[in-house]
Amino acid sequence: MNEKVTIYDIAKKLKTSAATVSRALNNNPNISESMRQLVFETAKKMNYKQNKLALALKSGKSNNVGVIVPYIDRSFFSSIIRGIEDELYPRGYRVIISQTHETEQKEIDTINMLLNAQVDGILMSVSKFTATNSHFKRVLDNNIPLVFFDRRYKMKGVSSVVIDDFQGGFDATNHLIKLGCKHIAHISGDMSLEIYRNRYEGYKTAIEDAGLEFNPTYVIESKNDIEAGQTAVDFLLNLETPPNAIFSSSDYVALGVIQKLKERGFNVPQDFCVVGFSNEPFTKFMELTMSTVDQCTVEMGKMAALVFLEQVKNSKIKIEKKVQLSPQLIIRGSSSKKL
Amino acid sequence: MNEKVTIYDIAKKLKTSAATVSRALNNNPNISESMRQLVFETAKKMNYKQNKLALALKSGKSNNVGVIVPYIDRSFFSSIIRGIEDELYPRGYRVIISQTHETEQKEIDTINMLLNAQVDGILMSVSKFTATNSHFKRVLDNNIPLVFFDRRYKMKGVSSVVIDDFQGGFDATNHLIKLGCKHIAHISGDMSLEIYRNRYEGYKTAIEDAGLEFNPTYVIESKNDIEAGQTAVDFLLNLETPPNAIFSSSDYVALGVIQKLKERGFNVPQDFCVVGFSNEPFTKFMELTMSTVDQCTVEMGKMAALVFLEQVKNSKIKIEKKVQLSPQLIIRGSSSKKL
DNA sequence: TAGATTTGTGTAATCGATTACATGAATAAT
DNA sequence: ATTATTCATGTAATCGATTACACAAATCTA
Repeated sequence: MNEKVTIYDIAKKLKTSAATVSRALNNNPNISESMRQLVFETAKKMNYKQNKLALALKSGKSNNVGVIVPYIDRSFFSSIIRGIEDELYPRGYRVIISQTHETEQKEIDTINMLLNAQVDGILMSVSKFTATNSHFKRVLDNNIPLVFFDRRYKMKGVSSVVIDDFQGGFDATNHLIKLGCKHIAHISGDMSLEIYRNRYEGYKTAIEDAGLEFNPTYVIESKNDIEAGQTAVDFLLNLETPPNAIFSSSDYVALGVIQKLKERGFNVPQDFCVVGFSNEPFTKFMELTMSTVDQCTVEMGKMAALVFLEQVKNSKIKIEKKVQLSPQLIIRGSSSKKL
Repeated sequence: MNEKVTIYDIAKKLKTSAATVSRALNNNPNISESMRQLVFETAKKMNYKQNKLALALKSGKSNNVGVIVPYIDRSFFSSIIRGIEDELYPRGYRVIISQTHETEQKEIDTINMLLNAQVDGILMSVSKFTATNSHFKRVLDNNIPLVFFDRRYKMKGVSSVVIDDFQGGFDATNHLIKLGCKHIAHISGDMSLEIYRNRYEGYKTAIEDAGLEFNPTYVIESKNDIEAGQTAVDFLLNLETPPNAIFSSSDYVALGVIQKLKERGFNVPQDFCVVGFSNEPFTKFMELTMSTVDQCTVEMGKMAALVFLEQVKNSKIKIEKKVQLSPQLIIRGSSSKKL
């Protein structure tokens, strides 16, 4: 029960050759029906399992794809991975996961390891601190499809799947405008990141499109945590004309915002409306549920997988696909004002 | 830049043999220093990457481990995976992820695929609906280390890492007792699962140890969602002697409990204390933060990885390790009563 | 200086599956 | 009856790296 059974073992038992066994198992047409059946039965009896490594070495296809994210245990990324795995598993691909911990060095190491492991493709979200792109080029030089999701590095030959952050920012802000809020502030994340810039642009455009005045002091760039939200509120409420609504690029910041507003006696959403971004799981479990923008993460993962598959299918053609998914504004308690 | 460089290419360029190149690259002692350096330089110049598939086929070690969970995007599992990956990546292992979607069939398929892929080990949490174990036996027959985490299937030869659910249940209940609660109810999950039975036993033991009366009508078996918590509260409050504290085996249920209690005018934690289980992320973001039992998931993942590594190291000896981690009671708002 | 030992390198087998090519037997065509 | 064709199967190369074994040259020993 212990040693591994190969086609040679089957061949020996049947006094035939490994080639015949291989052909029989692969339903090759020029093999006699009797032999085919015999081989199948014997294979099952001997508990034969095809060695995918040998196959991979021979064919050059490992049927493994690498997925690289900053951290697996962030709900955003784990949902994307779920989408990827759901899509690729039924097609015979296995998904190799690695985390960069947001460092460029680990990203580089990981890509090297995956290339050594002969993966058939790499789907990834770029680390926040990645400044170079030679490791990405190396992937392309090896003719391995590379697909970025969410965070991308702009370069030729790479497909990407992102959400339309501009639209997300626009929709969220527009929703606040429709509620009658005239003074809408925005708390952004690190503006050196594309995603935050785009959300900000969406916010700004919505303000201007509505004929409201765009006020630069209403725009705060901050870290992505609860404290940052609290600090921001303290700052904003001290302005000559304090805002009466906030669109935050982060749910965590928005949570801090709501906490501080309550602390300072505001009634959310009657006096002050808040919309976050990301649809973190906790937002729907809060006592006052939070309005936010859903990034359809599972969809994003599935789409990334599909783009990869398409690239595999047409490996001759260089495809450079840019997919932009529409985010979904989710209106909940923190902005459900009765008009 | 396109074709892959092998040791044969290097050998040809240097007019030597592949064996020499291989030895040089592996720092084999009986190779001249000059040749070693020459090979290293040439390899770097030609951008040589070792083909791990060939190595894996030759050595029988793929350096891949399979990790199987019901769903990746549950925070509980993604944290465990994070722990596993953090531990195994630096040691050169890659982690292949698969989801069972809680079905036995996918679990069986996945195990077969992983065995075909020649993984060096399988770390998994058993699907809720798994009733047979022949697929696990197949893993052991192949001499592949198998480690269960959280949910295990009791069988010989398999190591497991679980948390001490009994202690978790005991600690949570005991904490409520210390707060002076005399009528403590328990909402359990599906009692056919070991983990829920153990939490229940911990609860019961704590009650009895404290000399309180164990009341079977205070024990409710329910689904793991918010509604179930609400329903349970309605039931419990209609009892002749309603409880004044609840230990729930699920944070989601506990959330429903707290919502319903507030709705019915109770002041948590002054009138009624609640403790959940799992330390789901949302529990610390609630307005009234929730007391719960942390399952040290990252630790569990790391421990599972270490058990695997130990098994690899002593592959001759059959180890059957049962690791039980201590859960951590986290006291927050929902049971922070001033005494 | 002859023999023993060390050192560095090459040859070829191996891991397991696939497949181009060859071959012998059976069958069809003329 | 003889040649042509089809069919089923075997032989051997291949994928890329490792390694036991062999062997020549260099060095050491007595």
